[in-house]
Amino acid sequence: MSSYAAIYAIVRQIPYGQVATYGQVATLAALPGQARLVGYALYRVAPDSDIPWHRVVNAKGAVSHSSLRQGSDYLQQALLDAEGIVFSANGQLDLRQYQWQPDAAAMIPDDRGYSGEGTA
DNA sequence: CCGTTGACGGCGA
DNA sequence: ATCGCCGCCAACG
Repeated sequence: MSSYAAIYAIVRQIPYGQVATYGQVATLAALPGQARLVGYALYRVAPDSDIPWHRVVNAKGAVSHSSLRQGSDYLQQALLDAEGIVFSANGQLDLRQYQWQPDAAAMIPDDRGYSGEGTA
């Protein structure tokens, strides 16, 4: 079982309308601290893959753009927007609101109390 | 086989 | 709070 297989398995589990950070995926894939590998793995993912690669964003809650991808960041953001995820003016999204929370159902349904744009 | 790069993340200044 | 550097592992040349 390659490390990448574990990464893909995790990404495939990200539910519609939610996102996960590279570090989060790495941790869930039993690869704590290997966020870079997650990004590298997703880079190798084929467009026709069933892996929702667009649901993975960086720790800042923004879509990482690369010269290599050249605009795929725009596509990613569009796909997320199509899932109901709204981006801020600076191109970031609220991780507090959209970040995937595995086992959230098993956790105590604590109120998110989110009201307002926070800081700017 | 060795050196460099890279869809990131955390810490220091 | 923002900018910059180092470190993790795998793939490419």
